[in-house]
Amino acid sequence: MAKSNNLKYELVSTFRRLHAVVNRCKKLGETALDFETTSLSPASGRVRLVSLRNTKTRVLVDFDRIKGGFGKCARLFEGGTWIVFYSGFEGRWFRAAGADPMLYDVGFLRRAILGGGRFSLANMALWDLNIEMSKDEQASDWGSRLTRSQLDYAYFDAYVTWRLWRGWAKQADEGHWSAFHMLNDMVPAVIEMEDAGMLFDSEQHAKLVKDWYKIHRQKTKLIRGLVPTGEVANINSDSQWSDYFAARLPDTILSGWPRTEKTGQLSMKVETLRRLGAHFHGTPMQTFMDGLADYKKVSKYLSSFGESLITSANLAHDGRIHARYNIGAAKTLRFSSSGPNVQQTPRDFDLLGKFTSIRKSFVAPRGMRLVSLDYSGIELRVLALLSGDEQLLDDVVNGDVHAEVAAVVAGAPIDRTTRAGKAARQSAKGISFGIIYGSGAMGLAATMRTSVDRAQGYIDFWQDRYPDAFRLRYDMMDEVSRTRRIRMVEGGTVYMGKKPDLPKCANYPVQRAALSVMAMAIKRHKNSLDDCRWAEKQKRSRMLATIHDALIDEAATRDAKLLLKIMERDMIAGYLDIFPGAPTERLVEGGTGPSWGELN
DNA sequence: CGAGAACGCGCG
DNA sequence: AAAGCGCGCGTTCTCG
Repeated sequence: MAKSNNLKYELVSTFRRLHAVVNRCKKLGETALDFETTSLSPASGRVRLVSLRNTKTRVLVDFDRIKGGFGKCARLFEGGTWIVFYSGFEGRWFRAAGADPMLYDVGFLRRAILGGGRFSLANMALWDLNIEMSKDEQASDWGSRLTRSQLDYAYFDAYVTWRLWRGWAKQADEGHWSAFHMLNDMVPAVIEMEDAGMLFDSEQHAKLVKDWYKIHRQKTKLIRGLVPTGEVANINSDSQWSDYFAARLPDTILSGWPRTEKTGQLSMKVETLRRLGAHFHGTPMQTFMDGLADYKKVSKYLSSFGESLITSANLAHDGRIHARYNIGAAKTLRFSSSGPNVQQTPRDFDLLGKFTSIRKSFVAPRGMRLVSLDYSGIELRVLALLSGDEQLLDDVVNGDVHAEVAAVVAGAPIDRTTRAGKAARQSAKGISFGIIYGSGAMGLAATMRTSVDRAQGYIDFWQDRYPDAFRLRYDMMDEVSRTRRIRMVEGGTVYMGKKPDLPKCANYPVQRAALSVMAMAIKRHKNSLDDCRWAEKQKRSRMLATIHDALIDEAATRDAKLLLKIMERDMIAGYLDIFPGAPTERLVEGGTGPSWGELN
């Protein structure tokens, strides 16, 4: 790329000049800002360079040449509004230096307008400005004498950030700004959660893992007793198992065996293995297919939730698992979690007759408790509110949607106390989820393992009882046809491409509304905790995690019950922020306890 | 050898 | 035209 005048900048190396520049930025309004640091964390490094860019400012500051460095200057930035990419990074450095300036994350503006995503500054530069950013200097040494190329590189980030901000701000309307602030305002809470992490009981967990290895060995032995490596070389290879079964089983079985989408192999899902294995009832083939299913199950837990979690905890030196919570990562702006993804931590389950709880390994420290609440049935509730469906709202708040639907499926009212009644209700949940996910009769029939006719009957009933809720999807389809976007409850939009897609049109507004409710709750709850701590009460209370419709905190044991009430208040208030005047009965449920697996 | 596709599966 | 949503991550396997 050709060097242009855009890339000329002033190198600032005195406090006096910095002071003047920052003051002018504050007067002008928003200014793009970017750090180059000597390490990734304030605990082990320092801020070397700050680049600044707005309509009138083109500056690169070298803090190694200013007495006291960044630490002495950080508070100068308070009172301004600074545009950054991934504000969690700059925010931590400012906070470590005792400063708390207003940071706006340009990525959030893009997400508010198009609908989520995870991307780097280089991605945005390429997609939105058609600029290729080199990464050559990214990992270079920012601690010693800097080359011209390093200085240019450092300034270029602020230049790109500024252009991106200008571009997106130009097309943002009032609703987009509301979605932007919804995301931006969650940053302090997310920093708190990521820095806190969750204490992990590695000793306790190691016992679980040991049990899993034992089962793993047993099942390997069983499988290898029947199928030696000469026939299937890799026991973990689904495609090799597919070949194995395809060569040995009769067409009557193979014709009914589901195939994978891209390659057409026999699908090796655990559920499929068990279902088809039942066709060989009482034979060695069933023993074998069940054994393979067991093997796959325990392999999953070993590879995803075994030693890797222990390693995560040990890696962090405080024995805690520090997951990341990626704000607005999903198209609907839901969070994602990574490194590890604690949002996918298994619920308690039965492993070959043995009760197993991975969540019990996530514990509160001595003298403390975990505090957690979740919004119950939030998606059906917000669907009712978004669509103004009085019947659905009444059933969700005062009745039992799943029981109503189950009664139709059964042809008579169900008894929730019997095993059959519970199963019927559980199955009916699938119908309502199908509706929320925009399923047609085909998809619902496949999921529920019933006929298309029956599935259509369920959908018809649902539409008949909840007509307004059912119509929402078609209103959204219309909107997409006209605008290629869906306007979400808090004002943001999701770009839907050229073709309206029914399942997405049915689901996105619901998923987004649930996120918006949680976003309000998270912001309120962080403020509540800051207030508590400021008042020297609940000094040890912290936010730890958000699992989509749930929050987890940690508090001293004597504070736990009070914190639970505060959390409840904040979550209800967050819901009312999005749906003023909506009914709040039975909105949240949860409790406190010594671990994530034991909350009462 | 590394990157990416495909598949499967954990969660809400 | 295609039709249950959204994620992250582990493993295998192919491709260059």
